[in-house]
Amino acid sequence: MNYDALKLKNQLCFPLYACSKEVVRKYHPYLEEIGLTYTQYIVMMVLWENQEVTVKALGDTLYLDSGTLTPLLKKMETQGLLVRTRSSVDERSVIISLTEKGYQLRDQAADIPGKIGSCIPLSEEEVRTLYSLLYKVLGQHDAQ
Amino acid sequence: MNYDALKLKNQLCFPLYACSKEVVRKYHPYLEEIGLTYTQYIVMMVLWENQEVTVKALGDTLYLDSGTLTPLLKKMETQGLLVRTRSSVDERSVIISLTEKGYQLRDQAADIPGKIGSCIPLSEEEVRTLYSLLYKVLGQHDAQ
DNA sequence: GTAGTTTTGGTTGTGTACAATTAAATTGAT
DNA sequence: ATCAATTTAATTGTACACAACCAAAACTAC
Repeated sequence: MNYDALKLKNQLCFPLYACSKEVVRKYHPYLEEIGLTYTQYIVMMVLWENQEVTVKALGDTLYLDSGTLTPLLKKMETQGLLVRTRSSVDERSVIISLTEKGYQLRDQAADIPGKIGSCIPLSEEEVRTLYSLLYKVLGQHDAQ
Repeated sequence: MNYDALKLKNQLCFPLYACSKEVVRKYHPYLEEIGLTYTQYIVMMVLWENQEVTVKALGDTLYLDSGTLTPLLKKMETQGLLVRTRSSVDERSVIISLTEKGYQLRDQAADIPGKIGSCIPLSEEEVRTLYSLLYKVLGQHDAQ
């Protein structure tokens, strides 16, 4: 039998997995300064763009499920970054809204993307290509 | 202040992070059939190619540290897939070697890459491009 | 309007990940 | 030879991730 397909070098998934972790790790020192983890940071990015979102919408946007989000959001609530309120329109939904403190944090986060960008060794063209290929792989899920 | 760089849509890291998780998730049903997790699977891939490796080499290859590998390898040892032996040449090193059972598992894993490949919506050309861009990002770490 | 289905969050259990620290073994400079 | 520095695993503590399951609310036919 031919086992070439099982060689690490022939995997697409592995560099994807490794690269994701390595890049997330680059965020660590910068995020630590403002008291966020990476997962909390992407939650905040959604909230900075939309003052209010449901847990459901957050999960769809970030590809995270309630088992990850519920404890994360509760912790962020105790840190005073956001508030969790059950929707009066639909009691099943929980609405996440930014607090003033959460909103203020955006100023401190604003220079992080630039710092990360400068330590990724790709040209702008390459970044665009990588970006669109990644979304192409992710894309099929939208069609669900 | 301009916060465009903080928009989720303008992040490269986020699709990388999301895509990695989504693709790893695709492996789940196939890996479950042969009793492996994704992390265990990539460890096995290294061992199928090299009957023996040290924990250090495994960590360098897979971008994982001992905090992840030590408990993982101990569990795989109890499952009979591999054996952990302290090197007699260098007592600091632990050598991981495949058992017969671990070796046999390769036959059952052999068709997994094909099954995954067929549900990634990229052309061969695109896969090659994505692959090389990911390794380009990872590459700088080799230069450490 | 009510039973059956779907949607939405929450909970539990398992399995990573990694930073930080520790301890033992090895190496290297004197 | 010896001691300081380095290397290697292991340990500890914190934080995700997600599958599987559960319960309550909302929706859908009839």
